[in-house]
Amino acid sequence: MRSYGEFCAVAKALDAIGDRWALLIVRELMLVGACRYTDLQHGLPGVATNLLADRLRQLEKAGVVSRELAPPPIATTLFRLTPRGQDLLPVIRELGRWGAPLLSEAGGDEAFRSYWITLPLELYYYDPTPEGPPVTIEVRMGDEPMLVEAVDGKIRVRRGSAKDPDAILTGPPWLVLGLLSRRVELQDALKQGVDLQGDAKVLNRVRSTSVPESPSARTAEARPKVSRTK
Amino acid sequence: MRSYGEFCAVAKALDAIGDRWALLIVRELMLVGACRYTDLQHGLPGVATNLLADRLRQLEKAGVVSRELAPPPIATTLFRLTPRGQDLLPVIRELGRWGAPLLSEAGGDEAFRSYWITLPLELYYYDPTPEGPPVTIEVRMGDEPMLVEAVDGKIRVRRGSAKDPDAILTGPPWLVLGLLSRRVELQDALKQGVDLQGDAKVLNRVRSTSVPESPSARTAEARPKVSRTK
DNA sequence: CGGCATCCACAGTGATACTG
DNA sequence: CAGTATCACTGTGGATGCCG
Repeated sequence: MRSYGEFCAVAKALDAIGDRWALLIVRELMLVGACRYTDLQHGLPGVATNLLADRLRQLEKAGVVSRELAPPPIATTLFRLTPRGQDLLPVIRELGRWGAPLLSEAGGDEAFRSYWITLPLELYYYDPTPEGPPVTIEVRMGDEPMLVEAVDGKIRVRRGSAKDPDAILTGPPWLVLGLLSRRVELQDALKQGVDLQGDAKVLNRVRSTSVPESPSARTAEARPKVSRTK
Repeated sequence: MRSYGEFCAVAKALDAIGDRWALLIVRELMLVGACRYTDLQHGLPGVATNLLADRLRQLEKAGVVSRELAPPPIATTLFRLTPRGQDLLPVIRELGRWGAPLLSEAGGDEAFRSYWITLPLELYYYDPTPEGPPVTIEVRMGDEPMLVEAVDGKIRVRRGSAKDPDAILTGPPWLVLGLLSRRVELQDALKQGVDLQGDAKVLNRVRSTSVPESPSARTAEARPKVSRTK
């Protein structure tokens, strides 16, 4: 992409990572860690292969992504974030926080990967009962089961399934997310197609730090501005 | 732009404000407040007028920008951020924080507006001597003078010039910024074309909360990750 | 199979000119 | 002042092919 040619930190950042797909590539590498090319293609449904190759080169030149040739047993190229790339976590976090209210509607035909819920759960959620025993919830939203654990006040998310989870939550992503964020009541969720097996009380071990409202539910009151005494 | 079609908060956010120029329009409205169309053009050097019109419509539809027809004495259309648009402040802040190290080099032919320094100064800087008397520094970097005030522990920035500032700082943007962030020593700055009149000690009233390093100066040590027990 | 490069149709971009 | 209109150009997305 053409540079904005502005001497401004925001413009410079956008020069580096403002291209289409660039920040989503960063998201993937943040969530999955080291990735093969095809792993990235799987996590970025719809990306054209030439574009992915282009962006990876670009991000490499910008010092955000590094490329390494894995040793013999794997024998493939691995892409991973550099430290400078890891520094993009706050950007991803705030973008995700701002975008979260846009997920309140069904999402029907949109692409979804179960591990994407790692982002909101680990960034904005916590366990309000840190003194309680660790609990494990298996979440099934389609492509692969995920394990959500509440332990020591934190929420951890892993891929895989447990042999004996405290609860199993099955349903479409938007309902599961709505339930965990308490935008949707349990009864309503059950009516709309969520299935919950096991102990329903463990859901109380998952709390959001910032309850995202629907974007239209915002009032027009005055809010803090950066500047300008106008 | 085409939607990414992903059920992911980051992707949804980028669907709304990931287009070229969109976030820079938000930056302008955050810094300047209500803007006329031509004010935006002035603050976004190089934007094509049809693109600006397109983006404003888009941002309006996304609930980020509102358009109002100012009453008779002004009789023009004013654009301003909605509350939902103001919520983008953390995104702008983190993008700017990440991009700040990219400003360490000269910047020569790049466009610059003096009021852009409001962003870093008010977001990442503070007055380390809140009990001290208020001080005012007039900063001249080209197009218009700015007033930087340290008072009550905070840095405030306004347009305009003072009749009796404690100091006057004149020079190219990258050197002035380097000086204020302490990436550049006063002596070096003076040698490279900065002029400082008045009391040099007032510069100690401006401190950065996060000292941005040069991006290449980063080590390759391990850093916190979002996730993945790998 | 993994990691691209090439080709093509088309949507988005940028410069300029023009208008109510 | 706040755009719209036009047009050359570039970036994007989809398909396919290549090569170790």
